Amino acid sequence: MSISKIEEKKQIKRDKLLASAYTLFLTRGFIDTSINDIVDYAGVAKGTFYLYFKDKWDIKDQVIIEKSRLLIDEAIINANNKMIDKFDEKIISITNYIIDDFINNKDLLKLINKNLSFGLFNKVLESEYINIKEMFAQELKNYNNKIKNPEVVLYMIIELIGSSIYSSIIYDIPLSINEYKPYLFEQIINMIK
Amino acid sequence: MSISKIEEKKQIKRDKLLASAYTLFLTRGFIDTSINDIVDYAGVAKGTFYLYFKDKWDIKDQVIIEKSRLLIDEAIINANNKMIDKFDEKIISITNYIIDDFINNKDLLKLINKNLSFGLFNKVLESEYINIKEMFAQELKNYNNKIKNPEVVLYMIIELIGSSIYSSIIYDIPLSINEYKPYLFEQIINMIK
Amino acid sequence: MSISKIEEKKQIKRDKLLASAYTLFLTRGFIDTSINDIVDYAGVAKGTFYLYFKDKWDIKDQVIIEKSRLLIDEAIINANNKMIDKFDEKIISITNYIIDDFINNKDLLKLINKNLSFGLFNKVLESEYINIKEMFAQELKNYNNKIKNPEVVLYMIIELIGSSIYSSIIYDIPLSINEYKPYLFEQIINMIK
Amino acid sequence: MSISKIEEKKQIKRDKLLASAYTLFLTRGFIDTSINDIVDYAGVAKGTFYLYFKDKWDIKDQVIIEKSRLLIDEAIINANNKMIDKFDEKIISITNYIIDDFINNKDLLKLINKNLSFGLFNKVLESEYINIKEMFAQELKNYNNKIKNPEVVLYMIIELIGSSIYSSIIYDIPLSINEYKPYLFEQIINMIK
DNA sequence: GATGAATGAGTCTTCATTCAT
DNA sequence: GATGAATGAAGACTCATTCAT
Repeated sequence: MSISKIEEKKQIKRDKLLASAYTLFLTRGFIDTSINDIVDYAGVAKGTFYLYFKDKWDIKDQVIIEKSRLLIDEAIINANNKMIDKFDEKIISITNYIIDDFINNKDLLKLINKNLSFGLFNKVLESEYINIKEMFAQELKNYNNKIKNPEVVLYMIIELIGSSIYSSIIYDIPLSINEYKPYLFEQIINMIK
Repeated sequence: MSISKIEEKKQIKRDKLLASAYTLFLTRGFIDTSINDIVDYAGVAKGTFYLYFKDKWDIKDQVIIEKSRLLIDEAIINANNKMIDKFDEKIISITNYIIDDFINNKDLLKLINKNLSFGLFNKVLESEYINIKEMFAQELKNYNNKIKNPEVVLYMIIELIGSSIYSSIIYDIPLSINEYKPYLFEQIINMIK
Repeated sequence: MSISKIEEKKQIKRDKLLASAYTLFLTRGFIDTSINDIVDYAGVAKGTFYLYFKDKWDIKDQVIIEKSRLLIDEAIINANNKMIDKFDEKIISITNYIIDDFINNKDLLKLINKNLSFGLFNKVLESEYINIKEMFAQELKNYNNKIKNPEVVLYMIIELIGSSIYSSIIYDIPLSINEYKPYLFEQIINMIK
Repeated sequence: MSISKIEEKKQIKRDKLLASAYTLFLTRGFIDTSINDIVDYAGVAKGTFYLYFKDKWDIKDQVIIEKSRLLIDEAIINANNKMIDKFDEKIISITNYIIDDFINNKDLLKLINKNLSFGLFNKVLESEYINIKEMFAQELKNYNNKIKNPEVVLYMIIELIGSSIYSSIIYDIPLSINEYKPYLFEQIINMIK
């Protein structure tokens, strides 16, 4: 077997484990998923897990990074495809895309919400293909050059979205997500003005 | 011993366990604190724990509710004592008080940040002595009667504070807490205008 | 309060505990009933239990003795009331009465079957009002004076009934109880011939 | 190590646990034997127990099935070796063999007596090498073709033996086992006539 | 006699991790 | 690289019993 074939086989095992962990974390939750469950579901031996991941927390981080990046990339690509030029509209479009995705996948929202630490989130933003922070800073400058610190603005936007949509989507608190959206969007626009 | 004496003794036992759990959760973290640790530290028998609490999660919730209420009440009382009349200044004062408390007690911040669910937080706001939500709504109305939905505004303020000060205090991200404060306060003022 | 009144009150407490234990043993089973359950159900304090019974096994024995005696006494009285004169018919009548009772109260059958040790059973036969062993020996002698050892015959009859009706009533093994009865009765008649 | 070697090793571990449980159940009784005791005595780790058995009840059932089968098989083989041709004599021989074994191993008798439920007993009769029920039915037919329901007869014989020898061997009630044997054998002969 | 808070030994069970094959 | 049997520390929880009131 050629070296690349072996590498490929390894990648397949790793992906199997990631996919297995993803499914189980969503359906049973992180705490109630054991490494045993993950390897059983993936159809590999228990020892194999430790060839690819350090422990349960390690694979959880990998799962979240992968899924979050995917989601954000999709949201950006979608905005680009729609040829939205104005920065404020673009931000709202991206936010809206992400919210709608979470509405349809509440388990993912729960998983991310409970486990997305800061260090992790920065890794997410350092996506392979798009440097989100830089892009945001650049576009915000073009849109409103009075803003001194675009990083802080991005940070506050992300925090406000990240923390407030959770209970809106899951508990309809303070309002249902569709009622809440206008308030949220208004506030975001406010932040970049 | 009279009944009230017995009740008093029971209360003392309960408080001992709460204080013990509080200390250990802050120093070792929730996961690494066992019920064994809690009862040892409190100097009571293991069975006694189950007389007062259902399990580790139960006592954690009680600890967080108690400490959070205490902190918010203190912040409000402090603002009242300083005879701050203007609503916007009062809000900033309260926020500032809470932030300063967390700066000095980062372990509490970590504990609360990781564990303050929404259901729990609502219990905190239903403090025995002060109905925070109503008070806020009333004062906001007097301050700015154009705002339609004071509850949503309170919610957004709490979410923005709650989620963003954590990484600022703990990681200096996006800025150190003292550098971040002006941005945060400006945004809060913005929200009630 | 007069002494007899006090005695009466004590008896009431004891009876409450017995009745409570009886109900719980039948519904939840012996192992899954704790002393806590018994005193809660009886509405008395935990310490009170130990004023009347040594432990869970003690009260279980008392429950079984009481209920078994009651059942046997009823069966005998019923046979007497029906003026059955022939000894073999009387034995069958009594057996039949007991079986029918168990058919209607399978939980009691289960409890007794699992817990009726020999020592216990002898206490049951020494009922306050009727000395069953003596009575049986006397009547068997009149019926068939060739039998040397009536005690052994009684013993074998009781063992055969006691062990075989259980699985017939509960599992229909080897036959349903109504199909099994003729075989059983035939065998009993055989034993006293 | 080849697969069969591994399987063999697993079998040895299982057997160790079974033997350990057997010894401890006999000497201390089932209730007073903890899983801790079993694994300590077997010299394996606690987790290993759960690799082979669900819980204490599971291993108890396995122990009883194994030992009962062994005993019955031995009794039958012994009868066959002695070239006993007449069916009635064969039954008595088998019964006698089993009784004598129990006389020498009263702890086993106690264990089996307390725990041999019906479901379990049927598993015992479905021994790997000898189908006891069929064999009995066949031989009984040859011996006495007037009997309609050989299964019921076998059932009654087993029940009578199983329940009555216990108190005879353990308590000499109603007679010592040697005095009781003639009565019992007579009755068994009666049942197949 | 009655109470019920307090006890703490004892038990089961899980599960991450290792390592010989 | 892959396997999965074995490990054993760690933890949650129960419950019979006591005893001060």
